[in-house]
Formats: sequence, C-alpha cells, structure tokens
Amino acid sequence: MSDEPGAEGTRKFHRNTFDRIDPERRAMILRVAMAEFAAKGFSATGINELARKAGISIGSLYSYFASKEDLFLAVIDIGSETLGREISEIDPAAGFFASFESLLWKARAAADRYPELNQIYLDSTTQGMSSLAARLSNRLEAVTAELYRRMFEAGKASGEIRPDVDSGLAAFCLDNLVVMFQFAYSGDYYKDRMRIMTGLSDGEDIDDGRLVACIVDMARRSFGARP
Amino acid sequence: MSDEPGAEGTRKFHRNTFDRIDPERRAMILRVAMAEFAAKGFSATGINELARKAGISIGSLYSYFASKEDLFLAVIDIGSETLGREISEIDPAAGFFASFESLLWKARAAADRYPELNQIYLDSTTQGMSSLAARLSNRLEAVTAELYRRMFEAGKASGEIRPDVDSGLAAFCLDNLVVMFQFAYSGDYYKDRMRIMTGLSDGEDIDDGRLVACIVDMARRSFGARP
Amino acid sequence: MSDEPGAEGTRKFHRNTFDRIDPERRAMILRVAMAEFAAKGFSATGINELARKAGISIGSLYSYFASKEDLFLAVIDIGSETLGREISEIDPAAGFFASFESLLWKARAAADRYPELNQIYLDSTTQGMSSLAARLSNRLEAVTAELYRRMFEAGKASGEIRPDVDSGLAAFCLDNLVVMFQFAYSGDYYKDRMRIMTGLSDGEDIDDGRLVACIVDMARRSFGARP
Amino acid sequence: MSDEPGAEGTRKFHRNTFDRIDPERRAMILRVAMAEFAAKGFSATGINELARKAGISIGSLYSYFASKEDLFLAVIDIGSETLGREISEIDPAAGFFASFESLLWKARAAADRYPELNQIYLDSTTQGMSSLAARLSNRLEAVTAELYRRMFEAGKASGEIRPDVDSGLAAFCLDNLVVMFQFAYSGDYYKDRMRIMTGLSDGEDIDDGRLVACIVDMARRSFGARP
DNA sequence: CATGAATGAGTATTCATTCAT
DNA sequence: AATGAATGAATACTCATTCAT
Repeated sequence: MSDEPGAEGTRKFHRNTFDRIDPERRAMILRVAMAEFAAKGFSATGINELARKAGISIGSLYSYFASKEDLFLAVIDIGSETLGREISEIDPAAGFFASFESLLWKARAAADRYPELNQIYLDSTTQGMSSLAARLSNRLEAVTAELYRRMFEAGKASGEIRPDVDSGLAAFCLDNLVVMFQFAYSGDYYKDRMRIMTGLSDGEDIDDGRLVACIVDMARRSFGARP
Repeated sequence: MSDEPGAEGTRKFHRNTFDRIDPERRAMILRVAMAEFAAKGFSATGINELARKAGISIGSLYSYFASKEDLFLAVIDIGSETLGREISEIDPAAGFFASFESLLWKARAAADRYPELNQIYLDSTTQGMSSLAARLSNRLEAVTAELYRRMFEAGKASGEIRPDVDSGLAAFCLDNLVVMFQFAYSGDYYKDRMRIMTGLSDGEDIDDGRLVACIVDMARRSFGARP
Repeated sequence: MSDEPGAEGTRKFHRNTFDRIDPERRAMILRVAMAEFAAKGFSATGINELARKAGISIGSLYSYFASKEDLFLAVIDIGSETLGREISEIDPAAGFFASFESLLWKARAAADRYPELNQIYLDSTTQGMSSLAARLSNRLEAVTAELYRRMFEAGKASGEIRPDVDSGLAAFCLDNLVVMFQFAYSGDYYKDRMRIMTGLSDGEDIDDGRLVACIVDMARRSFGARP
Repeated sequence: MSDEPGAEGTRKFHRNTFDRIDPERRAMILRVAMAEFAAKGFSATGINELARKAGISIGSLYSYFASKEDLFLAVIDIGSETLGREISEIDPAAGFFASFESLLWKARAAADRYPELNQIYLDSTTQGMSSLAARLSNRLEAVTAELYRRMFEAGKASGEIRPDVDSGLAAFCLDNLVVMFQFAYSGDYYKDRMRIMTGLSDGEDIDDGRLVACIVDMARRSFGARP
C-alpha cells in the first residue's frame, strides 16, 4: 500500500466544534443521521431534512461536519468503532466454539441494538462512495480478522481445532456465516431471504437458538478435532 | 400467500417499443444501465448521463422505459432471469456435493460475466427502493431455494446426506456461503474483505480452487453422512 | 398600415395535403384539435396526444400543418369563418331589434353547437400568441361590426332608432352584451359568474328567454325611438 | 352552498418565508409574476425565467411558493383582494347611477394601474387550471354582486330605479358592460376589438368620457324611473 | 456559536419537430 | 402519402452548501 497504514483510521470526520457541544445534541445528530442514511441510502438522504429531524439548523450541522460525505463517514466511523468494541470483549481464551457462539449472539444483539448500521455498511459498500467509506468499514473487519486469528491459534494449541485447517480460509467462511446471519435480522430483504431459504411458512418465526446451534454445529463439524 | 404467486414476475418494466428495437441497441442500453447503477447506486445514477453513455437520446430512453425506476427494475428483472436460468441448469440428480460445487463455480463465473449484478442486487436490497425491487430479487432466491430443496431430498434419498439434517437451515447456511463467495469476486469492498479475513499478503491472490474446495469440504463435513 | 389589409385573412394555415385527404379525416382532426385546445389552452395541449386522439400519426399531422401554431390558427380560422357565416344570415332589413334578438339567439345556439370555440377565442386573446391569432379573431369582429353598421343605418332610416344615437359606441356596448351572454353558456367560469351575478340559487337554472328579453329590452329602451 | 363560504379564501398560497422578506422584494416578485403570467399565460410562463427577471434565485422562489401553480394562485388571490378593496370603497347610498359611474371609473383606473390582472383573470378562466383558480376569481364577483344587490335595493327604495326591474338580470347585464369596458383598456386584442366595433379610424383614440357617459346612459334609460 | 435565507448547478421528465422507412 | 421512432432543448423542481446576521 502506498498510503500509510491506518492513515484513514486516524482521520477525523467531524470538526472540532462537534467535540465541544452538548453530548445529547451530539448523540441525537448521529442517531438521526444513522436512521436517515440507513433508510434511504447516502444519495437519497437530504441534509436539510436530516438537520430538521435532528432539531438543529443547517448552519450548525455544517459547522460540525464539512460535508454530507463527512457526516456519512463519521457515522460509519463511530459505528464501526462501537461494533469493534463489542467484538473486543470476546476472549479467545474461552475456547474456539464458545467464542464463535458468543460472536454470533453479539451479532444477533447488534442487529437489534443498531438496526441501521448494517444497512449503512451495505450502502458504504455498494455506492460510488469515495471508497474511503469502504476502507472505513474494512477497519472493522480487520478487528474481526484479528479475533479469528487468535481464536484459531488458541484452538489449535488447545487441540479444539484440527491442526490441518487453513485458518485464513476457515475464518473467511465462518465470518461469512456470521455476516449473513446478522443481515437476516437487519433489513426486510434479508429477512425475507431467510424465510424463503429456510422454507418458513407465513405464520412461523425463525428460532434464533436453533439457527445459532446449526451454525456452531457446522463450525464444529467442519473444523473441530474429533475427540 | 395472499398475492398471486409470480404476479410481479409477469409485470413488464419496459415499454413495447423496447422489444422492437435493434437487439444490439437493446443490449447496449441494458449493459450501460447495469454498469451505471452498479457503480453509483440508484439515486446517484443520472438518467441523462446514462443515455449519453449508451449512445442514445434521452427521449429514446424514455420511450423505452417510463421512468428511471422502471429502467432499474428492468435491469434487475433481466438479471435475475439470467441468473435463474444458469441455476436451473444444475441437476440435483448428479449428487448433492457435485451440485453444490457446480453452484459455487457458477457463482464464480457469474461474478466474472455479470460483475455488476451483485452490486445492483445489494442496492435493490438497501435503499428505500419501491420494495418491488426487493421482491424482484427475492424471485431469484425462490429459484435457489427450490434447487436446495431438491438437492437435499435427493441427497437424503441416496444416503449422501445425514437424515437428521434440517434441510431448511442447512440450505440457508450453505447459500450464505455461496452468496458471500460470489460477492468476494464482485465489488472492491468484498474483495478487500476476503483478503483481510484470509490474511492474504499484498502480492498474493486467492486460489479459487482451494476456496471452493474449502467450502465444499465444510458442506460435506457438516451435512454429509459418514461412510 | 404597412401590411396589405386582409393579408392574413387570405393566408392559409394548412398545407395543400390537408385539402386532398378524406373529409371525415379532416373533420376529425379539426374536431379533436378544437376540443384539446379548448380544454387545455394552446401551451398545455400536446401535439402527440392530439394526433393519437385524432387517430392519425404525428408525421401525418405535420404533413398537414407546419407547426402546432399553424394548427391552432387553422382551428381559429375555420371557427371564425363558421361563425361569420352564421352572422351573415342575419338580414338587417328585418328591423333593428328583430335582428339584434336574432343575433342573441344565434350566439346562444353557437354556444351549444361549438362549445369550445369561445374558449379558444379567449385563449387566442390571452396568450403571448403570435398576435396573429388575435388578428384572426378580429376578422370575425369586423363582420359583426359591419352587421351593426347596417343595422343602425336601417334602424335610423326606418325611425326605429333614435337619430342622435352614436352608432359606434352603441354597437360596441350592445355587442359586449352579446359576447358576455354567449360566454355565459360556454365555460364553467362564466356560467358560475352568471349564477352569482343574477343571484340564482343552487337548484335553479337561468331562463334563456327572460335573459334574452331583458337584453333586447335594454337595447330598445337605450336606443329605440319613442313611438 | 355545501362548501364553507370563504373556505378557499382563507387558504394561503405562499409559504411563511414570503411574509418575512423585504417588502420591495415581495412586491417585485409579484409584479414580475403578474407581468409574466399575463403576457404568456400560465403554461407558457417559465419559472426559471420569471425568477431571473425578478432578480432572485430559483431556490428562493421555491422557498416562497411551493409550486408554479401556487405562485399563480397567489397572484390571483392578491389581485382579487386588491380589486375587491377598490370596489368596497363604493357607497351605494350615493345613488344608483353615481355608484355605477364610479364603478366604471374604477374599472378604468384599475385597467391602467394593474393592466395585467385582467389578462390573468382571463387565463384563470380559460385553462384546465385547477378550477381553484376559477373559484378564486369568482370571489371577486361575489363582492361585485353584493354591491349591485345593495345598489338596486337603495335605488328602488329611493325611486331612482323602476320597481319592476329584475335586479339579478339587470346586475348581470350591467356588469357585463363594465367587464368588457375594462377589458377594452387591458389587452391589445380587446383594444382592437373596441376600435373595430366603434368604427374608430386609425389616428383617433377613444374618448373615455363619452364611452362612460354612453354606458351610464344605457343604464339610466334601461332601468331608471321616468321623472 | 447558531441560524436559516439564499443560491444555482443539477435532476427527471416532456414534447415539438424531423426523417428514414 | 403515411408512419412513428428518434431527438434534445427546455421545464419544474431539489438540495448541498454558503454566509450575513
């Protein structure tokens, strides 16, 4: 890479004024921004309406963020930091599959607590976005990747994981399961997709526990050592 | 279901004039539309620029499609039909894991042949989109779900698959792997994500064969019957 | 005036082809054009929709008329000619007030038979229209003015009309009554206006005979000689 | 009437921002809007050009009025209110014919002071217009009708007016004379029409006083009591 | 600091007119 | 002569951003 690694990780997307204002005001702005961007996507979200919904003036908003894009990036930035913190709570020493299951439940909880974040990530992924957005999101994945690395290391050391497993490919596949699992609790589209693929009939609802168990079971059978 | 199944499947998103024009012109328009929508998302794509890039006049474009949204829907519609046709070529009678591997390779090929389609699907998923878009995309998943159903049926009948496997949950998990695998070959974001998770160093490239093998192996260990 | 008098009176607004086609087709085009222009005004009327409603192709329409404006002018031209012919049927020799009453009834009948014509006249009057339109309409008024001139001449000669009446001013005032009387049977706005001014209650309808009688009576008292 | 009287009379056609701006700016916008709508009619008037002529930005214009139609309605609304105020100044107690003559002179003055208003009224009358426009204009006529009602009442009471006169029909006819009189000083078309009907030769100009006298004389002879 | 009025480039869409078939 | 697909300038309206108060 030609850029300094982590260069954008340290970039600030808000102006200094934003640090100084009332924390509630700050939280409100981010909350509204998150909701708006999630609901309509970056392009379709209007800064003026967003400011109105947040109860502040356009002028103020522009004194906190230099541009619409910066606000978007700030939301992603803060979001990925929040999720990153959650992930950091997982202790790989607790055992591979326990950690993995814990990751799944955290994903499940995040989908409820920050329902819009996934939508925004998808957006940052899709659009022509400055690509900075994508790189920002990737930061979160770096955290996750590091967790897997330590999980596999510990797992192989303790004999929980087969020694011949390619940790990289395995981590990629497992996280794919986690990501799609999380999506299934975020947007309508992925909710419907889950219903269709699992063959759920109209009244029924998915049983979270069974789904988590199924995924953990896949992980165990795929990469676990035979006793 | 209360709606007639396939009700929107039969809806036409283009005007009759579009059927009558030169196939090359038709293809060009769809190709450009696909590229533009994929690159910038629905909202950020401009109809006027799109028309210019496709080498036709704005007026013509509007004589083929009643609105920007209809053009978008048409692209999704045609895309999902194309992908659906590819998937239909898979014969579940060939054996569960052979079929699954075949599905993976088809996903891999589709990512190369229609690199933008995945981006557009993501978009149709994300935005406030008329929800019609999302339902259109779901049509493709109905096809896939049906394929899995028959694969599991045949797999259990032949003894390839453990009889106690929950076909619905298993199909959902397996397809999640397929979808994310496909994404990893589509957009930059997901490409980077794969590199990060698998721990690829800068020069290296992913080995498709090993990744496919890894996924199929997961499937086999997770759901295959022991010999 | 620098223009030859009547120069635009002899101008043709349609192309030669229009003379050669099937009279029914010709009539249909004019009928539809009249209805459309009357309903929406010149600017808001669309040539393409007009052609479709008339059951002919745009190409044909443009082979009959060089432009939208020419079609509009042709409609006015033909309309004013039609009305002019009706007016010419009145014979001033029948007596002033008999002629005047006859004019009123003709106006009344015209409002029923060509309900759109008045609307179009108003339009040709209002808009930035090439002013040619206005001059076209004025042609009709020249005919009317001439009728009044002969009516007053005969009226004064026969002693029906007071000799001291200023024929010009009188003609202007009387025709104003006729024109507004005719409007009152054409568009909704003027219908409502009549109801409001006459104090008609909701169920009631105006009694044409009484209104005509009232107007003729005004004329007689204003300009008639005492016996 | 089923609708609440004055329901649309209380509707506001401008946004609150319009009330707050510099009165000169406000007046300029209305003046230009009036001129443009009068000259070209509603459809043919372009908002962008109108804004430029008024010396304000398009964005500002749209922050004052939600749409082109609202601007049009605002112009009519304000115009009819202005004219209504003028008419209210007439005191029926001054005598029937004095009041009527006063009305004529007010019409004459209005034609000079607000030359475009009549054109706009004609427009609001003609087109497919939201019909709201027409109803707005009718408000003005309600005011006029009420004036006539009181004039006739007072006139009959004082013996100025023949007791057998049908006040409604008479008011309608008299106001028709007023309206056409006013028009004759507004647009080119009606100016020409007057010249043609009165038989004015090219150099001559109409003598306002004689015309007013002629009309008042008609009124007096038609409805006045013989001494 | 906060405000929100002002800006004007940009957007989707329409429609009079042309012209190849 | 008749067709109607093609054209693109023009239109009403939006919205990110600026800046005077």
